Amino acid sequence: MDLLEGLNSQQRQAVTAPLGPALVLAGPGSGKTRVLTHRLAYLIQELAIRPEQIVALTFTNKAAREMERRAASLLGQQQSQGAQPRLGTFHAFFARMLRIEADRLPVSRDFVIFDESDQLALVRQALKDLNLDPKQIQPGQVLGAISRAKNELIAPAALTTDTYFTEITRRVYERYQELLLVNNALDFDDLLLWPNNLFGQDPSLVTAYRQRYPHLLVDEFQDTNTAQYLLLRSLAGDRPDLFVVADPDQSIYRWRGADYRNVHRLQKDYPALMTYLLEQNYRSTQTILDVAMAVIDRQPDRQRKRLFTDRGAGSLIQLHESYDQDDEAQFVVESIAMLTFSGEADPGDVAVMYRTNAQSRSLEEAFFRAGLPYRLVGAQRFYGRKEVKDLIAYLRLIHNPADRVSLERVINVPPRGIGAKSFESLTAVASSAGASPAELLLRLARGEASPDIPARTIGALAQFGQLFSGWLVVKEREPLVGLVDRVLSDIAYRDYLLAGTGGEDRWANALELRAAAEEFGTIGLTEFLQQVALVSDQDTLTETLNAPTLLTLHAAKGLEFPVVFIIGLDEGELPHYRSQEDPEALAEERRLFYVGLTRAKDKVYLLRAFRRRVAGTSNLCEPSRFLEDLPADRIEGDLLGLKTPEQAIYARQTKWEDNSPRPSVPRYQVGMRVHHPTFGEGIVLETQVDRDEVEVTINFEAAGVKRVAASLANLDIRE
DNA sequence: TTCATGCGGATTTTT
DNA sequence: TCCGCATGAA
Repeated sequence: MDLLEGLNSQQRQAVTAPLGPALVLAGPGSGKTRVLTHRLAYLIQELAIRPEQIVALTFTNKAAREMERRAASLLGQQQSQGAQPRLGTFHAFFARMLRIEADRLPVSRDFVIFDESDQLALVRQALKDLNLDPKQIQPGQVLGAISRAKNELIAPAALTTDTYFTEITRRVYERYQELLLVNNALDFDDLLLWPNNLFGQDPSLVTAYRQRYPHLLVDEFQDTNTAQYLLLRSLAGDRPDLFVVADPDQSIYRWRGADYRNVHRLQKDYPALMTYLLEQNYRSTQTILDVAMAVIDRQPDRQRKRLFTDRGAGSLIQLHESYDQDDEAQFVVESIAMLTFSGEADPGDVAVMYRTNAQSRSLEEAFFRAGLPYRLVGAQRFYGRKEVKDLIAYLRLIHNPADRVSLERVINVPPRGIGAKSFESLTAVASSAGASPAELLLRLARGEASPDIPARTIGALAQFGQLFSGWLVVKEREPLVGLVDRVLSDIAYRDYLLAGTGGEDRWANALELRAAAEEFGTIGLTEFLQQVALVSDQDTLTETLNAPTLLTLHAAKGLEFPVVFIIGLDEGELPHYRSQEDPEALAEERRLFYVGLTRAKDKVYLLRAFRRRVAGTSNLCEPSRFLEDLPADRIEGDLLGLKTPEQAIYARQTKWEDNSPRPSVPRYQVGMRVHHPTFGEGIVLETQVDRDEVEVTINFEAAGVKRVAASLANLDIRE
């Protein structure tokens, strides 16, 4: 069976497990996703199960894409014509289900999916409706609480209300749900909540889905939340064929309601569950694994794993302390330059990871200064940009005229004399007439009178209504791009954007969205908007560019790189200060660090800075507590002594601030053994950083003491 | 209604 | 630091 070729015996066992509930527990780099997709292929090719009876789900788009890629290459061409297994995220799968079962929902089939900013707008609206002051109650906080409740399938009425805040939350939650329906919208959490509700209401629906998809696979199972777990259990029933892959140590989405204890829950719910372990690591050197284990073993209440590899010890972990974040970024860029000059790594082999997106900034600047390219994952999301969101809001409004949030967003962009007050009277008159604001707009466009609206306002509204009714016609007749073009020209968007700051870029973004619409061809607006809502651009890694990748630790999960830099190993950064009071949150920060470490194949650089700008002001910061857990014999580098009473701070201050010039960046450390193409082997005596050149003084065995420019010399480091 | 200016405030991670 | 937001003037 060539399907099993190249798999070790543990992996084979898992792939060929008998039908029934199965759990694969594995560490990083052990081939989890590989095993999952092989299992998928095994079901189809060996057990002759019909592909369309199989569902494979994950939490993130990135994981879904990876699964798709692997499955496609395993199943090959012969499958591409016929029925396909359903692969994708929970959200995408159940959004589809909700469209199909829309007649059971309080929204129509055309419902739109509200993202976080839409959600916040609704919470603000709800607060207003309830006469609550959004300055005293943070909308974001309330939204978080609502979201948590929804992920636990708790209805507003069932919410415990023991404090003022929870009482407020309950009332806002109630109103918020109503507002969603008014807008004919669902939020992310609804995409899981409603399927659960539907299953609960109608057992025959559950049966139907069970029969339709008798074979379930789940990747990254430790990231499922309660809503997802319960959906899974509904689909699986009592005697499921359920194949689940998990690593509790890599659970990093607790804040989204993910609960790695679902692994225990699964064991309890399915006593027949077969458990398989994957213990061998194929990715990292033993040094990296040892360090990663040392970090994660500090976690209480977990089953220890012994990660091993046959890749050998490899090089030590590089630890470096910089003066500040700019220095840190500079060190990263210079180290990468050195790695590539020496031929040790390709630029594309390198990843730089950080806790928060904001940290990418100093890195980007450093790369820019050095004139080096980089790939940035996520950060300012394309679909999060204002001009793109505005354009999407137009499309959403045309698609779903009930969407008030979108209407409010676009009705005066570009400015057309319809301000907050006009909008208010529009909605007020509409609701007293029992119509939606959009309907009223259309009536005004047809010239209907409306005595409660000032004449001047009516003119502006009617004009917009005429545009709007035109779009509704275009929507029916033309492909998506046609509609986009029509909107763009009707609202003179180009002129509007170009008149503002950064207009060129923003117009370019608008055109990019247009291009995305064009790619969708004749497929409808519904799918396009759903795609836009559910697929972030976190996973749009341009594979073609051979340049270092900059990404958050979260975005790094599931990826691997020969060389990994983790920056910002400081208290407040990693662990993030928002996690400091809560032991569970702190535990997750530790896992995040663990995930970062285990992305590396060969080499890890850990960086911290003595001083860091937080919200404008520059603060001294403490080294991350995680650094204390690193085994000393696996580390090399120059941290200036950890434990920090004033003395240590003083020591650092004098080291960094009294000794100008700034600390040099020792890429070639004294005593290091290097190889030069013409001079042969030698020992580094000294390294010096000039403005844009690194000079290394080397005592060569054959040629004596020489001074060479690191960038030109093509030095090789010898162990 | 819009534009400008100032203020304060607040900072995670993703579907 | 920067951003969004509110407030005030044309």
